[in-house]
This record gives sequence, structure tokens and C-alpha cells, in this order.
Amino acid sequence: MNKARISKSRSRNSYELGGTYELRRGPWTLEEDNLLTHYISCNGEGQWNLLAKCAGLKRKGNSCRLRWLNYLKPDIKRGNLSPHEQLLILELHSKWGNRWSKIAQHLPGRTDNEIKNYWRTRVQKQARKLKGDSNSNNFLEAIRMFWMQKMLENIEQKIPSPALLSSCSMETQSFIGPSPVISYQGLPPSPCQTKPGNMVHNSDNNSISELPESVTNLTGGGNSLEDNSYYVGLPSYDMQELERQDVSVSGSHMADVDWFGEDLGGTIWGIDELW
DNA sequence: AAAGCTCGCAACCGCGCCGCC
DNA sequence: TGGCGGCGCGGTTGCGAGCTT
Repeated sequence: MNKARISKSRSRNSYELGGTYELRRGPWTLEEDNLLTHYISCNGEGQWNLLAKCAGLKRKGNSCRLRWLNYLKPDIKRGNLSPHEQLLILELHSKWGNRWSKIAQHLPGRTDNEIKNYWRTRVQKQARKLKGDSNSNNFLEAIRMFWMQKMLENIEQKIPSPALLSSCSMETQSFIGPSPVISYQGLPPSPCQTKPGNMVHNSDNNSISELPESVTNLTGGGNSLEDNSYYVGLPSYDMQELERQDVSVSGSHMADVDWFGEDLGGTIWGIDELW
């Protein structure tokens, strides 16, 4: 691939290759889509530069590849990401970082481009609002502590299921697990603020008490989490106390940014599609 | 009503890896 | 073994639609 030979023309929608062969760029037309779809249905994918020529498309091979993979491929899912998918993205991103294609492999029908866009538009927006860096430990910690828990809670409300947590991977379960038990004074903790091991924080008297079985079931009792003693004995944090204090959680210093104050309340807590 | 702004997403770019010759 | 081309990936850009002022 001789990049030096490719020169952008003045036109937004085309550029020249070797001064003679003009390539189209910009939005794809219906006709181009049809050409590409028809060619691939007859001849299959691969050899994208050759494919582009043979199909009569004045596009770069990679452009054809992207159009097919991100838009035309029959099994592509369109529309909003479900809470489950969002949760999975958060989980996998925490594990692999910006390995979008790897993350996409675990979301059938979703493309790396779509996931990348989701992360950049939704997640990074929250980071900006929090005056933080989406890759910073602080922000990832906040996601882990609040966003993912809240998302689980949201899923739980929409699809009440005793097996909710077991529908998440073990990675998610353990990922969310080490978060401190958080509850506002006077408000009972939601199921997802409770922890396997059946313990719940009572902020009124700052004590830990056992959950009734009905609630235990919602938190995934009966699955493998039941045996997870990892949660037992975790420190409990009171939200208002955290707001007052300069606290460090799990080694991340949380005082530099207003992670627990107005910003968090107005952004992460307020994400429309979640609650 | 219209101008300016913001957001979401399709598409492009540049780079690195790999296989082939 | 070095050059070349194909491919895939992550980062970035640009545009249209919707929203705000």
C-alpha cells in the first residue's frame, strides 16, 4: 500500500489515486450499498481492494470493508444498546481497555465502531462532566462503584429476575463486588446495593445486618455468588460521610474531583436512559 | 423564526502486524 | 530478508439532526 500515491483532492467526496483513478468518499449511496451487498452475497468477503474494483465501486477496499462490517452485514443489530449490553461494555472495558474489537466479539451484532462511539459519546461525556479523565482510576472507580451498580439495579427493575446476577459473567459479579455498601441515611439500600453474603448496611446506626431471604434471592442467592465470602467484612461507607470527608477508596484518592458531590448526583445518577 | 450549539454516529485516517514473493 | 500489499484496529473527523437561546 503506497500511501504517498494517495492524495486527497479538493473535493470532499472524492480523491485521486495516481492522478487518474478517482475514488469516492463520504456517505455511501443506496446504489453503492446494493453493489457491495450483491457482490458479497455472490462472492463472499475478503480481498477488499480487489472486491472494490470487481464490484465496480470507486471506493478504497478498507472503506468497503467498514461499510459492510459496520452497516450492511445482515446480522448487525441496530438501535440503542440494552442495559445488559451497556453493563457488559463497562465490564469488558474495565478488563481490556480500548480493545473495541475484542469487546465487540462479546456483543453479538454490535460492532467495534458502535461500542467505541457509545464509550466516547456517553461514558466520556460523563467523565468530562465530572471534570475527569475517562481513563483515570478515579473515574473507573466511580463507574465501578455507582454506574454499574445502578445499571444492575435498573435492569433488575425492568426485568425482575432472581437470576439477574447470575446472568452477568463472573467477571462482572466480582468486578462490582468489592464496592463498599452504600446507602443514603433513612433510605433502604436497593437490592443491588446489597451484597452477596446477605449483608446490608444500615446507615442509621452504622451497622451491618442480614438481609431477608426474599432480598437475598434478588441479589443472586443460590448461584455461585452465595459462596463468595469476598464481600463479607468489606468496609461500609456512608454517602454523606464520604461527601464530608476526604476519602480514599481502594487506593484511589477521591478528593481531587468532586466524585461524590453535585456533579455525580447530576450526571451519572441522572443518565436518562438508565433511570 | 432563525442562528448557534450540541450530540450521535458514519466514515475516514494512520499505524502496525502479518503473509507472500 | 526486505519490500509490498492486505487487513484490522484504535483514534479522529465531519455532518446532519435535534436542541437551545
